[in-house]
Amino acid sequence: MTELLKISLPDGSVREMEPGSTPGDVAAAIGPGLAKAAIAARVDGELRDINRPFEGDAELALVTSRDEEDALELARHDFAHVLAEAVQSLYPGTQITFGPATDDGFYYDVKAPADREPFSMDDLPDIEEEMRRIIKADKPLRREVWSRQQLIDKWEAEGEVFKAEWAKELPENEELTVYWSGEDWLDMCRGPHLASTGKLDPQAFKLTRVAGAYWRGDQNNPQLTRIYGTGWLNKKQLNAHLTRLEEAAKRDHRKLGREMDLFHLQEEAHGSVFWHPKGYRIWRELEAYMRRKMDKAGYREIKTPQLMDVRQWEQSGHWGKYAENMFAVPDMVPEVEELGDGPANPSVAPDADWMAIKPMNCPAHVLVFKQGITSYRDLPIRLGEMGCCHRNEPHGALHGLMRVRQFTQDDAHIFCTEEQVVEEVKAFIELADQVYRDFGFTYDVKLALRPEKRFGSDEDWDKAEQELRDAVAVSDMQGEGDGKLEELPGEGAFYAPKLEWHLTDAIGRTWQVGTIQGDRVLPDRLDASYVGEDGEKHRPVMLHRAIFGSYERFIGILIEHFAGRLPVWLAPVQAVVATIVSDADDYAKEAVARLEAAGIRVESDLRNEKINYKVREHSHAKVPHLLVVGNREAEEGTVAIRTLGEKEQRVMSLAEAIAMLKAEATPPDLREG
RNA sequence: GCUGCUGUAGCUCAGUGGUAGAGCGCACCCUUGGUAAGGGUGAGGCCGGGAGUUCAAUCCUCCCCAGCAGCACCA
Repeated sequence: MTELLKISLPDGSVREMEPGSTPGDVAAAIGPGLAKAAIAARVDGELRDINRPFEGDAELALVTSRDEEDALELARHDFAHVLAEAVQSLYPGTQITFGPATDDGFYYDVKAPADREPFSMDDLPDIEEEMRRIIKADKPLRREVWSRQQLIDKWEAEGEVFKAEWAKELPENEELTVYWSGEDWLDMCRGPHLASTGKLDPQAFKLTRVAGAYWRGDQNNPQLTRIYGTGWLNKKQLNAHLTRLEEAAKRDHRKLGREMDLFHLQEEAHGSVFWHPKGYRIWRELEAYMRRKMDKAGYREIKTPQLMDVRQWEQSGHWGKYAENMFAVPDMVPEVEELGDGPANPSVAPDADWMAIKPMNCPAHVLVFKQGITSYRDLPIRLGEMGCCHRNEPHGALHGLMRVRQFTQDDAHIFCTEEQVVEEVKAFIELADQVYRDFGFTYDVKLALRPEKRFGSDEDWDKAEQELRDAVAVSDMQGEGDGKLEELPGEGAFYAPKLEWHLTDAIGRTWQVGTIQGDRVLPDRLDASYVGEDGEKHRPVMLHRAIFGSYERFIGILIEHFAGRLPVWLAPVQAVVATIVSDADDYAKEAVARLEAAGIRVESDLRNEKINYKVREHSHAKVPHLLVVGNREAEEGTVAIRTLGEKEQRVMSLAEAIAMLKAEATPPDLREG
């Protein structure tokens, strides 16, 4: 008699099962309810098909739709397969490639048959319908182990050149699997999958868009059509997600920037921002805030040149590694052909010297550090700059305020000794924590580790990475997310590992903003040194750091985070005094004068319009407080305050209103207590 | 940079092989009205830029530019 398998369950109990039995059998043995609810299994921690037989004794945890993360992952993966099957069923000759799950759904990269245009949005409804048909048919998804040669033969026979290429590169010794959908379609896949297509909710997905994507993510390869979908466990979840997308569109900083008259962009300066008075007001408030923070933290602010001779950039290494993203200008007045009003035709002498506009501030800061002789007693030296940089970004990457060609960083470089690194990083982590909390963000910190292409010895990298880990361990952070330090292998800069701050905004999106990087390369290349206690020259470590990242991007994030309803201290216009009748004009003017005297950014609205109209307009403009005055208020010396987002008005004396606004308009770092 | 789509009034968008329309906004007039659109009149456009086809191009074709979505990139 064969030996029974010992299957241990999460509650500690052990069940004996026949060899060849599956997690599904265990579920059935426990009860019919569970048998119905179980959609997959974790066997010794690995997510597996519910119907895949055990290979020996095992620890089993059954997965139901309550294990949302696993369930979503499975469902999305299945949706991707159903999508591929649907496309091939509708359009024979379509090649399929890859189709993974994403954060909110799934996609599949396909190549349309040669005699057909690439797929477009217009094809999506048909594909969706076919997917629903496949789901309704409840086709079993069956795992089968194939040899590599079997796979290659199949794909080659079917003209699936991408799949065949991939199969050829699969490792010889690994168990290769395919999944059948019913008896008529299969895809190469590691799995796991749900037991059948019918486990999916046909109302819980939606194909959202098509886009170009390169085969294996390399732009030298053929371009495929990527069909995106969003997929969920049920219709309710799908609808909630679609609502969230609508909410994100409403908050789009490009739309709000125009509506609130904050800034504009135009093609003559694409990728650079025209800040309007109201938008620049936000900038100035942020800048003043950051200056106070940095002054207090022992930074000294400097200002360095926009243009430097390219030889300087050669020495720093940027001209070699970064030239394609840099703007260069000839160090001469270009000859311009006289063509009247016609197009100018400037030419540059072949022997002209070239200068480059700075794409970053670090080399200039090293040059400041190098002036004179620095003693170890002077360290650390923290040099800060609101540094305006230009980078010639790929045009397709430009995006509103989030990705621009001209931007200003809240940049600083800390020059310190090896021994001071952890302490300086710790101080920075705590400074960043205060700042992000002042804006109401939570965040995650991630550690980007050495990339493949890098400068410096492995020893230095070991040290630099460990310093950052140590600093995180000893730092006091309150505004953080789950508190775990996620490490990102290969994501560091070529000269340094970096800590990255990823903010989470009001609707759950994340944005990378702050960073600190421990650099031993640039001080060496630019020969920066200090005199140590021993009288010898030593290399300082250079910490690159920023908290906002760039003003442009940070303002974009703030606009979206607050949906335009900025906190009063940042609001370009903090209050509007609006009259109901012109008899109240004089009182309104007096109120404005007193508010201005108290430092409030206030405007008056004495126009011959109804109060309804004024309320509507200033609400759209996202003015935090509307102070309404009519005859009653003028007589009593009061104002009727309508606060953005509230339905009820509050009547209070003008003096009380001023005190309240003044308190709200105080930046968070200047508040008492 | 790549693929696809788009470019018409300040904004949002209709439209046509015979040089153009709406709503909002703006200006002026009437209205002085108590918390999200009072009424009327009017001004405003090289239909993204260049070339081609045509008797005729905002519309068709090609090239360029910019924007959008995705990809790639992101020190």
